[in-house]
Amino acid sequence: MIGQANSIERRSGVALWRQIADQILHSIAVGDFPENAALPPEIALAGRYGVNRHTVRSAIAALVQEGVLRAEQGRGTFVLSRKRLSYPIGARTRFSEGLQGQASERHITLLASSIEPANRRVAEGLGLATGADVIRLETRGEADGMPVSRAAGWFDARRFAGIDAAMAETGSITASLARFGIDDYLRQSTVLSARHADAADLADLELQPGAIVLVTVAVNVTPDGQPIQFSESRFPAERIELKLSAL
Amino acid sequence: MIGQANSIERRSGVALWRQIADQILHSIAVGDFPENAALPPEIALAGRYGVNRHTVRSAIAALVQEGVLRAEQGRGTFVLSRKRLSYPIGARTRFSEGLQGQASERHITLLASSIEPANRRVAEGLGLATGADVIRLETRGEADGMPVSRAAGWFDARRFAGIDAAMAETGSITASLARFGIDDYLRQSTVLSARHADAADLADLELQPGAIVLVTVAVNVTPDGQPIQFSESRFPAERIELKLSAL
DNA sequence: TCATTTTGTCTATTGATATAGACAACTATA
DNA sequence: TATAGTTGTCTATATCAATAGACAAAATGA
Repeated sequence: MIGQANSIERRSGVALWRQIADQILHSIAVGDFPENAALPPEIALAGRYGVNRHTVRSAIAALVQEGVLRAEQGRGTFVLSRKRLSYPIGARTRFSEGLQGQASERHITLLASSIEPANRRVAEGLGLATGADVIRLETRGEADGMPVSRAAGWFDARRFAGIDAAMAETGSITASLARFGIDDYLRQSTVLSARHADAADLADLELQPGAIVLVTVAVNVTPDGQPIQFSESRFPAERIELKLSAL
Repeated sequence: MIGQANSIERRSGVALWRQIADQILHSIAVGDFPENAALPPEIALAGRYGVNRHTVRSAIAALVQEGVLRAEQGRGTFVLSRKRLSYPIGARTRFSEGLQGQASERHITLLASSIEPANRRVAEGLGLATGADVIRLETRGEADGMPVSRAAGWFDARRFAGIDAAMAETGSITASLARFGIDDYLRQSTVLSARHADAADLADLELQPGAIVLVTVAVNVTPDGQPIQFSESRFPAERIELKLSAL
């Protein structure tokens, strides 16, 4: 939306075809290449980016592989539709409710759970002593079969013993907390950043190398301000945008 | 903080040295490589990442160039301190106030301004008809001489005629709006995403290719709910994290 | 001082990237 | 049915990225 940026950096450590693929993705996101329409011909793109046609072809091949484009010999290359879901973050941030209306099917899978000593960051978030036992739940959120989040949540092991089993059974943080008498909880703080997906993200979220994840670090508290959950969540930026609401 | 991820993707279009540089940056951010301490020796890093020592050296050379590391022959390679600033986003989001206490000097530079017809997105945000004249201000925020944001702000051209001159003079959105009788304004909505910096971002924010930017799209309104500003801001993820507060 | 550890520089080789040109295969349309 | 426009495939060449090995230069500690 700001300045258009059809320039390419050579010997930057990022191959030209990868940079061009990213630019095409950006152009699609911004609406310069509308969905379901044909891309400019390869020759034209090569001219626009100042590279050889074969280099453009490499970029297109990667995006075809990623499911963003479809190439048809003799006809052209077309933009497939890929809407980003909008995930609301506010005082009452709940996974399933948040995506209601945007995806017909949505659920959380418990990937792993463990008991571990709290590191400094987790301990501060939960108001515990560093080294105190905490339960860690690793979860993945999916919407219509597509992974849209990967989260680690930490809970005081003394107060929430067995929350891992509850989570496995109910598939819901909210329902699991209810078993411990938590009928309501609020989001106290959220810190947001972004970075490249690491190898674990790539695998769990089914992303391609170079993908970007949004990272939120949050603390949930009871209505009277007692911290109950510290969490770090990652959202693939190509599938999710975060909509901040009253919190 | 979740799974550690010291694996590297070959023929991904991103050179191994660039991937390793990014991993080192990540390790520094996460605290695995503490500030002001020595990195593991090149040989050890090569072993950890499963590459040749020379490839690690390329990564280190890039980070030395970026000012993240300092290599000293015979002694080792050291992590320079580079803290990420925390930019608060809430009901009253103001650039200069937000970074108070984190940077001694901070200001906004007006890069460009123009009058243009509102596209659909801007018009919807401001509650105007598509094609209505709007003033666009392109600004860059700096803290202690380091670029930390790049933003485009749109204003109704009829109501805020001359805001570009006010902005150039005062260097503050808040002060400029005050000249039009706006003593207070609130943030109505914020939508957040992340992507790779494009060439314009790289230039204006002094980033290296492959850098990530956080993108916020926001609407500011008067206390009685009248939209006055539509904006799109980008923050380099390596320098800024967004701290969401009550809004 | 001397051995060890670490970064710096050099040569050589292999594989991935990028350019260049030519032509085949397919589609749409005049 | 031609013709023009588009994607697909092939060969060839040059440059960048990555590996491999050897040794120099500087700092550290016994």
